Amino acid sequence: MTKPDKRQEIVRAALDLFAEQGFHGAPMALIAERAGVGAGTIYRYFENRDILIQELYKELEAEITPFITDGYSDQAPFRARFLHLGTRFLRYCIEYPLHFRYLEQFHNSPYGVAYRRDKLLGKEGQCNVFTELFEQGCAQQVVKDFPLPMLCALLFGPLLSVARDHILGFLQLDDSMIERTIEACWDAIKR
Amino acid sequence: MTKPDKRQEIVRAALDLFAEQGFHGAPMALIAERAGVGAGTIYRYFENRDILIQELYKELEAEITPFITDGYSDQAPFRARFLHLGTRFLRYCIEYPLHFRYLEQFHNSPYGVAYRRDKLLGKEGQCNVFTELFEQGCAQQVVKDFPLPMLCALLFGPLLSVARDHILGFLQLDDSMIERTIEACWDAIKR
DNA sequence: AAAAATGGAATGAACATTCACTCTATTCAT
DNA sequence: ATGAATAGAGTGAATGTTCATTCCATTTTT
Repeated sequence: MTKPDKRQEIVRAALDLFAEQGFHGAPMALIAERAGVGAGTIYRYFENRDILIQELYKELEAEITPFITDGYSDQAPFRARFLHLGTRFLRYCIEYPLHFRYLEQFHNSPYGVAYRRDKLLGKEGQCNVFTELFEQGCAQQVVKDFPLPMLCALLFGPLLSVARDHILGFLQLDDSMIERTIEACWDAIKR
Repeated sequence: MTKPDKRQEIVRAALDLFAEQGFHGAPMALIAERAGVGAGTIYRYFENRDILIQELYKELEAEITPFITDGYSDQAPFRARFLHLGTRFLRYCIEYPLHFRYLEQFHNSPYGVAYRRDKLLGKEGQCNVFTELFEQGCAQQVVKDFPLPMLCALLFGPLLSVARDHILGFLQLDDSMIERTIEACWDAIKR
């Protein structure tokens, strides 16, 4: 119960602190304290701060795809699939606000840009459920004739913004509102 | 020619560095060097780093509204006004990439959240061209029945995302693409 | 009793901010 | 008009603080 136990605590503490305070409100000493661990112990599990930050990102990324594709059938009609993925994505953001906030931090940092660039070049892995979906949509001519990043912007732009507002309390997202949000995004991308 | 000269240089250097490197890649010493000024001099014009960051934001904010409302008539039909403002906004982002990157930095930082909260409470100033526009749209029932933050999300979400992609080179925004982008946002909000 | 893991004090680097001093130009006295 | 005095902008080395990271004495596991 020791090996993964401490690592787990460190990851949890780091996630909490980074999400709540941002990367710069979370010194290693604080993470250690929050994890109930000595400062040096972190370095047994993570080579340095940057690597901790990146590992954390990878863990969250690995977690999100299963959540989103739960109950997803790639045989369903395009619109249904779009609504499904969009809804699940937004739900993930508001059900795991700490994860969401962490992901946002990451994306808006130098790490995120570098990461994104790598992704677009060697286009492997990623949220390729969406990539796949949009490419099919283009092929079937059910979505507007836009490059992929544009389609992503039209979906994720609003969703991230709305999730942020919900978490900060500027907006109340209930089931019905979530549904209407995704429908509005659909209006934006449908041909 | 001395008084505003140095201040101007400091502001310019800070904008460049913050936009290019993020708040954390820009120590005061570097800003001073880039401005051709002694490190202490910055403190003659700005009480401290935080205040420099905030003043810079205010300057940019003051600059954007005139740019956006250039050629704008609040008598025009709703759709035309929406397209006008959306287009101008996006143009601003891509014509002044440094300003845009700075504004993004700011919004994604603790400063930004605090600022936003203040704005929503004592709702004065802000991009209230948009606030006004959306409120009229609701009243005239030409836009979907959504709270204001949702309408903002459906417009600014995609625009910011797309501007970012353009600046980072992930996407090429020419005149026609800009127009089509705003039209897609219109599809999202129109009733 | 090794070996591995842990804690946390110690270290050193990076930085924001300060302050004693310099330099310039404006005012004042002659 | 000339030189002395003053004000205050400008400077950057020195200071103090905040961290990430290291190191090793101690504890735990094998």
